[in-house]
Amino acid sequence: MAKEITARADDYSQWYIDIVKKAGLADNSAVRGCMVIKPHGFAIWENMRDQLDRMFKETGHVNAYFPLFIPKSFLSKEAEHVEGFAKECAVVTHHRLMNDPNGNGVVVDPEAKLEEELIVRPTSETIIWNTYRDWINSYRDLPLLINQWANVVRWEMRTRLFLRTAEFLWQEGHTAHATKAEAVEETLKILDIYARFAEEYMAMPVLKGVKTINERFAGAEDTYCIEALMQDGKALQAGTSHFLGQNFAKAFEVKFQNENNEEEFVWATSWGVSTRLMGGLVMTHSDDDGLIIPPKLAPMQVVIVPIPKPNEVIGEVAEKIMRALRDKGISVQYDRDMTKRPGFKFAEYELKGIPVRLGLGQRDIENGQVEVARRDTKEKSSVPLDGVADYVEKLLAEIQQNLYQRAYDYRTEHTTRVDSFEEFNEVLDGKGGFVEAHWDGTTETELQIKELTKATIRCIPIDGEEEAGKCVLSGKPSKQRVVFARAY
RNA sequence: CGGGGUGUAGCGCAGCCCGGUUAGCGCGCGUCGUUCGGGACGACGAGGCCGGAGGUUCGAAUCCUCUCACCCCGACCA
Repeated sequence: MAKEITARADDYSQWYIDIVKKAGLADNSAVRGCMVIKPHGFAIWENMRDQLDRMFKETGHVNAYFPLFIPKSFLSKEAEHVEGFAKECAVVTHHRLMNDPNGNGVVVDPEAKLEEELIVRPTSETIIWNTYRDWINSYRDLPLLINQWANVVRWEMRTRLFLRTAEFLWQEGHTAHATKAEAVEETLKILDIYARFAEEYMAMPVLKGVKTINERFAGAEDTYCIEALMQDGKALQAGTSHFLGQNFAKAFEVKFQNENNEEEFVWATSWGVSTRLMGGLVMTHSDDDGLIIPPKLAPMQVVIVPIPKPNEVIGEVAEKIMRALRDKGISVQYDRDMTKRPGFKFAEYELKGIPVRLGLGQRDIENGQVEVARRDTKEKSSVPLDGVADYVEKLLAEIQQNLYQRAYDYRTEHTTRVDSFEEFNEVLDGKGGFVEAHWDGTTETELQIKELTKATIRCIPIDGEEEAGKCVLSGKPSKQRVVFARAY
């Protein structure tokens, strides 16, 4: 075996790193905390991006681009916002280098100090709202529904490929509305898009919920989220959508005139998902043999491996199959590599997560068949060459569905209702996963539970039923269960 | 940012305690041949300023100091 992957059961963290590196998704870089996203990983991200972008546009959003740098003074205009991000900002202080007078390469030119220091954006609310002030005058300018695809920098102490990097790629939507109701509606509409994207494309079931005061975005009135459950029983916040109230409008004096010629502050939302989703994708589906990519996001959905190696006869049949598949919009490649043996290729494509592999040899051609292997279950079957495109099309859909079902079943098995603190601990230390428990609604209790168990409130489920109960820690009355978990 | 660990060929490691000629092994890589339906085999070969910078010494992968990166555990976070 050329590329050993640590088994999940032995060391889950190492398994994750092995998958990311050996499947060619990303690598560490020369810069601390920053990663290189490699072609295979970037191709998956591009597919995610394209789908989300389409969904945003279908709901009336447009893309724009705002600067990477934010004047330091902007960040401090919204008190909670600056407090949330101040600890992890990269700051630009100078604009020029010079030759070191002592001959040690180049040094920062002390003469080139910036009048006002610039922050590398950790998020763009401030620069965007500073701009919106000029764009919004009348209710006729609203709503303003803008998204940007960008990189941001948050100077993290501890980083993990995709899950938490100092620089990451994301989209951030920033919308402005005339009424509170409309802004809240927008926040929830985006949450639905995120949930639909996660479930339909990533095959990753998610819980929709609201964050507690303690967990919400710095500067938001309410933070909604989608939460996913990874195979090791830990939760992953996969996307957030914030109702920002009038906080940024007030901080940046963004007002509009309503139909009655009265001045009002606008209502805001912001929302984002990042390359962190790549980490979620890996940890939702992959196994000890490598990556598993849901067909709807796979850069290559089908690969044809000639057995034992490419030749003219196999090549002709492969071409026919490829035409038939491409007619159906299925992406397919024929492996023309002469130097590697079939067994090696099989392992390699499994490692990379290609959903379907077709094995095509002399024997198959004589029998008018092709061997079809699916990555999710590793099952193989021979199917007639005639109907192979239809078969593969159905199979891809089935794989997509199966991956979702598998993840959904895992989550169901790892979601536990508990009514005592003993049970709470037992579940967390045992099978892990989501724990549904009553909570008295105070930050104090929430922090105490975190201190005692390392579990946080992932969300207060949006569609949760009302149910009278007692807080799992304090015993005080509670009206609804919330979802706890240890999280990434 | 605290505590622990690891840096030696593309990857995985040995050597380090107890300094001493050309620094080893497995996988991978190159050439040739035989192979080829689940990570082939043989022969030959290429590849290292031993993470970096200082220091100790006649001599440093090995000892000392500093630094950087990564991993694990905490605190912080998408």
